[in-house]
Amino acid sequence: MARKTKDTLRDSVYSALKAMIVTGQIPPGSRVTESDIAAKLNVSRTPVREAFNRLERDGLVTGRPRQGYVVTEFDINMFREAFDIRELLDGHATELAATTATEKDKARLRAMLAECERLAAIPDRTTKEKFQELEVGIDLHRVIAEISGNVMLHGMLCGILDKCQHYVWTELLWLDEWKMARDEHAEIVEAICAGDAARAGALARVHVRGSRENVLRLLQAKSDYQSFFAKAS
Amino acid sequence: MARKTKDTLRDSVYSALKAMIVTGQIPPGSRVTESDIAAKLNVSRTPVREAFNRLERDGLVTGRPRQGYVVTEFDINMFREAFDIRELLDGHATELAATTATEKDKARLRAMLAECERLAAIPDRTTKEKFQELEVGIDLHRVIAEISGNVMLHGMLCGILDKCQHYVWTELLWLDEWKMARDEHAEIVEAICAGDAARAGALARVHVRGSRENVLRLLQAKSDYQSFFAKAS
DNA sequence: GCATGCTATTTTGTATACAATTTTGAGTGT
DNA sequence: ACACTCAAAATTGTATACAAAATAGCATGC
Repeated sequence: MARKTKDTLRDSVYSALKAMIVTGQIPPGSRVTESDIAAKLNVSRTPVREAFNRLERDGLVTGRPRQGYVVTEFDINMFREAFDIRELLDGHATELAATTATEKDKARLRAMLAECERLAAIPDRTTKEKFQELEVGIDLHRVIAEISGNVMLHGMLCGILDKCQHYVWTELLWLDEWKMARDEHAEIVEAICAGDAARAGALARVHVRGSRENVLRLLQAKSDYQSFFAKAS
Repeated sequence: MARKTKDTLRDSVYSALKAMIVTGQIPPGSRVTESDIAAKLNVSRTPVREAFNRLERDGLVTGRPRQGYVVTEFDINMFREAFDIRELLDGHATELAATTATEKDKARLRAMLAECERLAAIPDRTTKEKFQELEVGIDLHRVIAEISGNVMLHGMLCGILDKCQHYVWTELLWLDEWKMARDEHAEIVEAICAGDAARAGALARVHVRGSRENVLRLLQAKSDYQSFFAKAS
């Protein structure tokens, strides 16, 4: 298998599995067995088990005793919960970031923004490039949380973002609404760079609320769509 | 070993270890080895390892590869972070609870409050009874989070409370400040029962901020105290 | 044809054996 | 007395073997 670090196998397996889940390579609802993963990654079941334990704690997989693990499937309600919390945490983190950001931090944020713009401006961009733009856009929030200086806050926000990232990707990827996110991100970064904590926080909260409405609307539509076919069949 | 449930050993070990850490039976900073715990609980190292993984994810123990695990020691800064987040989450949860609480929920809260009062009113109460009062007082926040209906929020708040509980116990146990908490708890429950979300949320935030100041002040004093002796020796 | 019960397979849970690494301590040399 | 080296002990990391439980499939009986 491809080991990035020289650390423990457990960590490698964890990272590999997490990446596969977050990017949707292993779709939600999939059943994952220890043996399969162990065979695929050429390791024994032991490190795989430990990775599963951590993933379960992260909420990325759900496991019941002696029934194996399933990649967690979010329903609409779980999204409501997640975005509710994200609004609180992201808002607070952005406020903090506006007061603590150094010049280096600000440069980093601006660079990420520029990268988003660059990827968005490519004429006939491929799916891969669209993904990249989304990834940088989501990472922006992670970096803001990091800049906030509250390590625990950063960790919690990353956890939530990990859980939602796959859905944001697959659901929002084809929407023009993402253009709006880009503008909002720019405003947020601007406020942080200006040191305007109140404004930055408010913008962040509005932004999360907007994402929330987009995702919920799409999921609702999808759900209606599916139940329509269920009735028709 | 004493197994509560008929579930997996991993879960039993996890619960047992968590209880020992949260109650301070294993003090922060202690080095814990897999073999010791395995021997003490009469199980093999495997379930112990998995329990450690989960505890590490909870932030209750810290482990570095091939160096074993140590019960996490909070410094003042980590407390600041934890209480910062708790103010947000607890405030929000209390707001939600005020709008969603059923009559049964309200009765439950009132019962917990009454239990606190009862334990506080005992003339020459023992340490055990003081502990019990503290435990019910902290549980009150967990129940409020549960009533909020946001499962994720409840889980996150429980995680934070678990991490802080030991310190609250050992530090605040002998303080009269706890009397204040009892009054504040009563006010919060009152607001929830009245369905006044704004007031309940505001009271909760003030309450958390108060706890924060108490804990920080004590830790600061302790730290000064220790560095005084360090210089003197 | 359908339901029910049993067995066979698959999969997880636990224990143990072995490997690798870190730490500790003794011993020696300066 | 101090520092350095090397070896031995302790501890984690990984693999594998075995046990227990759940699922699935098949056969049998109605």
